[in-house]
Amino acid sequence: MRLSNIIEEFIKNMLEENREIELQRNELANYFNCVPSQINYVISTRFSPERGYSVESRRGGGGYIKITRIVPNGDGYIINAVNSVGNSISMTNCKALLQDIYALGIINERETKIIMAALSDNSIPVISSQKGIVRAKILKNILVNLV
Amino acid sequence: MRLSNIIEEFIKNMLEENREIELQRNELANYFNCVPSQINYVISTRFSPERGYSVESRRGGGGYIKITRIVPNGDGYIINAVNSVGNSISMTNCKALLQDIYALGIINERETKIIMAALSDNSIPVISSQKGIVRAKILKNILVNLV
DNA sequence: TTAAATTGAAGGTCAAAGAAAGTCAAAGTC
DNA sequence: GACTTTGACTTTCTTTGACCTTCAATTTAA
Repeated sequence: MRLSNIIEEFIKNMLEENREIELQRNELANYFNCVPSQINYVISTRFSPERGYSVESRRGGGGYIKITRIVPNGDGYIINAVNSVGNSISMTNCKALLQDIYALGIINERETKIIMAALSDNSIPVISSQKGIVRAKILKNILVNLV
Repeated sequence: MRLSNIIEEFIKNMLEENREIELQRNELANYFNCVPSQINYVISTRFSPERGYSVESRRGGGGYIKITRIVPNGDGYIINAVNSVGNSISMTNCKALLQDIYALGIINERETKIIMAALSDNSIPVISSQKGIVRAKILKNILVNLV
């Protein structure tokens, strides 16, 4: 069993009890006797939006890493949607996806509008070949936080 | 929990009861057993105008620090906000702004969450020096679409 | 008597040190 | 070849302390 897997299990156990947990990166690294950046590795490979988690953190004194488990609503539609997005997505495909979610009653009209505004070409000031990538990240993060 | 957070809470509690309060810097520092300049740190990082507070002070004998909670007045607030955002904005300042808009009843809790998700560091996969710029664009686009 | 100097009591500034977390690429494992 | 481990370096946030400025009251001096 690889260390990363053990750490993954450990965190998942905590998340079993609480939907949202707060970790101390250094403390955890110390506990598992590994370098702190291994915690980042575990988090980024195992607790991504695609896998149904939302992560938030803060640096400096009193810093922390907060992980929230997304409870799949009903049939896990959101998780599925997140996974379908991939590394990059066009605005057209975004619209289609949002349409579906809207039709399912997961978001309302106003929310759809807000999300579209966030994802629109106008909102993403990077060279066009990169827009899709940024858009995908934003979309996934929003979706994961919808539950 | 870091001391700065505790002091912040303490002051916010006072502001809950009175829209305007007057502090004695040294007295407060003494109460929390810290150096006086920590009070300045808390005030400048947590009670800035962007966060909806106005601070005024006086030195010398009988000096004081006066903090006033600004109640944003709904009309034209969004337009103003959009204009005040500028070319780049930190997540911290975004949170403060959204807090105000929420307090005004322009967006609800769920919408706040969605917007925060869209603006979070995690959503913006560009080098950190550029994150603020992308964030500002997204925020403005969302705000404009709110009207 | 009053204008100027002194004093002590506030608050302000800034930079250095400390405390966390993040990034990235090289090296190791299977 | 893909996944993991490691560590040097970076960024962000907090704490601390030395030194600065301002103000009101008091004392001194013309």
